[in-house]
Amino acid sequence: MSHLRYCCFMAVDRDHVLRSAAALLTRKSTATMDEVAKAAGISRATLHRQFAGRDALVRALEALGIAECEAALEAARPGEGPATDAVRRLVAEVEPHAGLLAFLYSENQLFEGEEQNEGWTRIDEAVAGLFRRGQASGEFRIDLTPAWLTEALYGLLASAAWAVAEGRVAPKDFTHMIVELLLGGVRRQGDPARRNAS
Amino acid sequence: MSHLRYCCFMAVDRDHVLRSAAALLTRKSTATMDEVAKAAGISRATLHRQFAGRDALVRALEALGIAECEAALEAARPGEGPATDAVRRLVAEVEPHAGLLAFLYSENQLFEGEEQNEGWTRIDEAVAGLFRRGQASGEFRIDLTPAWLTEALYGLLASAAWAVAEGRVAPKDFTHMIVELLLGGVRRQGDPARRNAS
DNA sequence: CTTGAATGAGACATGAATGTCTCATCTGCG
DNA sequence: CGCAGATGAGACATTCATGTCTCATTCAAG
Repeated sequence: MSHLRYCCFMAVDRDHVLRSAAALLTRKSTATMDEVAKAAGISRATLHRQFAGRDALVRALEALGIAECEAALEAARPGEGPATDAVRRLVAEVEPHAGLLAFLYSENQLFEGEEQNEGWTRIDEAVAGLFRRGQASGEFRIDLTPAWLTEALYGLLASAAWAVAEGRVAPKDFTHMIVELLLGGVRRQGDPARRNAS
Repeated sequence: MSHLRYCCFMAVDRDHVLRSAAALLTRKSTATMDEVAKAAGISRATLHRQFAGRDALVRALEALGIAECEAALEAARPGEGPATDAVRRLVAEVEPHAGLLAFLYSENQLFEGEEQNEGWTRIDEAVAGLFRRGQASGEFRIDLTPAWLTEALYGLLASAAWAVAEGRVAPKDFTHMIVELLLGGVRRQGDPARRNAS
């Protein structure tokens, strides 16, 4: 049946369009449907046939980002071993998708009143749970809330994706920069003599 | 002369409009000129008389943000005492303007090709210089570049301003959260037994 | 070859935000 | 009072992205 082939074809094509759009919107978040279509190598008409409108496209990108986040989360095995290592694995897994996530992160700011996709809520809770586990095991300090640590991780991911895109930092340092700063902070450790009064 | 009074009057009014716009755009970055005018308690016509257009308004807000950043930087005395304390002072000084800065931060992403205001460059260099000083004095680790630390600070400021605006974290913790995470990281310190192989 | 489906190109209408304009009103000052 | 400047309200044109539509073309299957 040509009908079956049709479905398969559409699926891969849709995925290709989605990834092209992600790559473009990562660089230019205000790109028009024309530009998105051109970047994907299709016409605007075809783009509209696959995604009802810009809104639908962004929603699909959001779903893609959520799926990639959840896949990264699963691959990182956040419940296994030291929380410190789990955080390292998580950032390493997320790194390839940081651009898209940065776009979605800033896009979320614009959603004003609307309630956010529940997928993010699940991811938030999983990440916060990882931090909470680290606190419970004594690996992590307990004076910073898991909610804040989760937000901070997102912010660092977005900042790093950004800084890399603008050429301010080297792409190869991505994971190391984020993980080291998040885990260890700026202060040099193992040198307690320098801690002045708070 | 009424002309003199005119100048003064315009100046304070302009400042009021600017601050209203900053407060509104901090919450809703896509607010229209109508909304900005309404928020400032003036008509759209008057708003247009003071700022040639939305672009001019954003530029003026950028100039305001730069001025506030430079004032904060000066007040923090980044060259005095331990770099650690200087970072604390800097974040504390910047805190009141974090909302505006977060707006400008995300707005900058949209500027695509245009070169950014040189004011930001100066501020970037001053902040990076502070981190560099901390590295030189041995307070800060040297495996993270000053450029990245600067970006990370901006990202954490924006994330925190955001998280506070959405009610995910308490406003009173703002400075503490950022400073502690940036300086000390998530990992609990003074407990070297837990450092596994990298 | 013929047919059907998908596509590309482009016209067209729509809606939103912007920028410009005019005019009535208000206010302070001479 | 009379005037000048500033303001508010609103009409108006413009621009731009979007969404919808039609039509010719291409391509693969029968």
